[in-house]
Amino acid sequence: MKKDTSAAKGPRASTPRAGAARAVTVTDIADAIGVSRATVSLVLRGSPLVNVDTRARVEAELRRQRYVYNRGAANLRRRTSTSVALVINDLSNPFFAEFASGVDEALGAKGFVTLLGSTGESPARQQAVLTTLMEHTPAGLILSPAEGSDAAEVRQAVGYANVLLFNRELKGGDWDFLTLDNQQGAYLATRHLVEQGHRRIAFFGGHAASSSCHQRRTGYAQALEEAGLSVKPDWLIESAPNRLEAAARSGELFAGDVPTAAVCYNDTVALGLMLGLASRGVQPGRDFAVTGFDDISEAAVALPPLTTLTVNPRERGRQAAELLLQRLDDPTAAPRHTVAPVQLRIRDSSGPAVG
Amino acid sequence: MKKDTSAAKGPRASTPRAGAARAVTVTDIADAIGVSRATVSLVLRGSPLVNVDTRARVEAELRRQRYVYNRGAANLRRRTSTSVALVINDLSNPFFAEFASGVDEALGAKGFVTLLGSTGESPARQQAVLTTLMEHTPAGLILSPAEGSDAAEVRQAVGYANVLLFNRELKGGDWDFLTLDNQQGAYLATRHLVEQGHRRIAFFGGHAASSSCHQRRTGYAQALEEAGLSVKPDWLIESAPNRLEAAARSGELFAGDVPTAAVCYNDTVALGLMLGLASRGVQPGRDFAVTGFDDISEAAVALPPLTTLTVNPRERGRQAAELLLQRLDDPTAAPRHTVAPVQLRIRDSSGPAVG
DNA sequence: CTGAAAGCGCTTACAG
DNA sequence: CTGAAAGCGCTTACAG
Repeated sequence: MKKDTSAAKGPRASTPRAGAARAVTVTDIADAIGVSRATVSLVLRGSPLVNVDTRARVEAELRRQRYVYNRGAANLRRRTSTSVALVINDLSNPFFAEFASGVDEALGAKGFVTLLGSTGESPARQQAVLTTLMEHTPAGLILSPAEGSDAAEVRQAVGYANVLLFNRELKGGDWDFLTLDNQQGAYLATRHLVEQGHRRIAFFGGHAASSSCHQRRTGYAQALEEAGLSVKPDWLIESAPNRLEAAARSGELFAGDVPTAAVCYNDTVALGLMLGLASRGVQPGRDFAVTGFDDISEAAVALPPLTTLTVNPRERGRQAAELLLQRLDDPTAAPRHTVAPVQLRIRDSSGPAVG
Repeated sequence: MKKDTSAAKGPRASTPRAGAARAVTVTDIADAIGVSRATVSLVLRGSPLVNVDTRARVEAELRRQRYVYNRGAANLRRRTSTSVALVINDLSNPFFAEFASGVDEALGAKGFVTLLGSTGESPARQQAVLTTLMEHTPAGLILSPAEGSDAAEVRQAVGYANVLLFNRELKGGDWDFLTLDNQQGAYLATRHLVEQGHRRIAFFGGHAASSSCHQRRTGYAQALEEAGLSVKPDWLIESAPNRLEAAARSGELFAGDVPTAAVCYNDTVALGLMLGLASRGVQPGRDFAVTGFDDISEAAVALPPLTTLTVNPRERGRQAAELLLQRLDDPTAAPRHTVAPVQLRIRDSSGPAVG
């Protein structure tokens, strides 16, 4: 795809409201009370240099004329930025919505504004969104990459901007990265099932090629090994992370050596599996134990309620914002990987082994 | 609260990445190939005035130097804006997250960037967020107001900006407004229950003082009247829109003249009611019919699945963006109220009347 | 303590 | 078709 350098085609711009008065500027304030624009600017920026009396007069005039600061102009002159771009692969997923909300909260507390972009898991849209957002000169970028993102393409769009990746790593990018502790999470879930007396435990769902699935399987294998159990290839079952396919593939658990429990890739898969189990007369939580990952809101109200791993996406959002701000303070530091803790939340779906 | 006119205290700004090269500008391009900045600008803006050959040379140089357009500077000079502020009362609510995602999608398609602000239902935070966002000179604002917002305060923060309100009206504001068809939705749900043979139908949940609850009760009353049934005060039961309180108040349905069905204020309330019913041995969908409002994702997987009203929040987001853009094109037009359609989605919770 | 001047990166009449 | 000049709203040395 040829890079589009034309600024004319895409964006529509909007002129100021027709009827509305022209915005009031520092010049208006300065002229009104007979000081220079410099003085007004110093007052705006809270400089101690200006006479307390002059300051009072300026402040009164600012209020009188309902002055609103043009941060864009100030940023241009100062060569600074007070915005951060936040690009999310799927904002309609409650997990990422919570995350975004945490990012915005933490950023706002520091006086930054969030430039939002959502990509709907499309690398092409992501490319377009990144390009547009970069034209607004954000101080940095928090990116939860769309599935199938290419590091080189992203680099092309973001240049040398300060970037923090969330959730999906893009190797070769050399960017900061915040991820959940996938391995530990799956380890905790598996160990819990072992403690419930299960010995025949499958890992169900996810694509083995994805890094998060790989990490979760590693944690699963680790817990089995610690318990003196071995990983059976028959018990590694792949499935796209949606309910329908998970339900459809649940039969594969009963093809050979039948397990008594399954650690699922995530909650959606676990919910689908529970559906599949129920449809063949196997009652989840009683006849077969199931665990998930994410603690989506449906997990608590499923029947039975789903044992899963809580990741606190809002807190992850705040953390992502913090990490990016640290990066802004020290742009030359080596890229950092941060692993966020996860917590096992035990509910009824992981009942004890029977029989 | 005194208005803070100081620009210094709050925001931290960020200087460009230390190690990184200074951003390349039109001047760099112009100098490199010996044309004026004006010519480069004309190329960038796609002007037909420039010689095809000159254009080619400029474009090649833009690519070579990896030029990125500074839209902020251009907007300053042209006195235009390519951003829209989106302020959401509760981004962690999937309904609003979907809405935001629809807004961003539609805005992005028109070349606008979304300035996000989330207020967590706090009018005070909303005030701060609005003030900050306005300093970034958005072309307009889409606001889903926090509960308890005051029109005068909002006006104070947004001045004469182009505003579209979503979901909650702020009377006295004189702004465009997009709302769901609450009345029609409740009407459809109630009529459906009547068609199922119910004659004793309660309206359960919500605060009577809220406009959305009032509108839904009106639709409910309308359907009853059409069916020759009357509204009984005993059957108007208030409850905060959360599951816990709804479950707790479900007993009130059985205090006097016991109904056989309830139109609920929303899905959350309906889910809580179903819990309350089950706990007293009344099976929802069989012994007692229930309907909700919103079609949150849990509605489809509840037991029994919940009959409700689909509002398609993503489509509402797109619509909100469209409406705001229309407003930008004609800032002096009279304020418009737009009512978005809702659709009845029949599931098992609204079973036929028995006995 | 205050003002005049230059400049951030861009655009737009206006000449030529 | 191209360039010189002015200017968007702000800030920052530099004089005084």
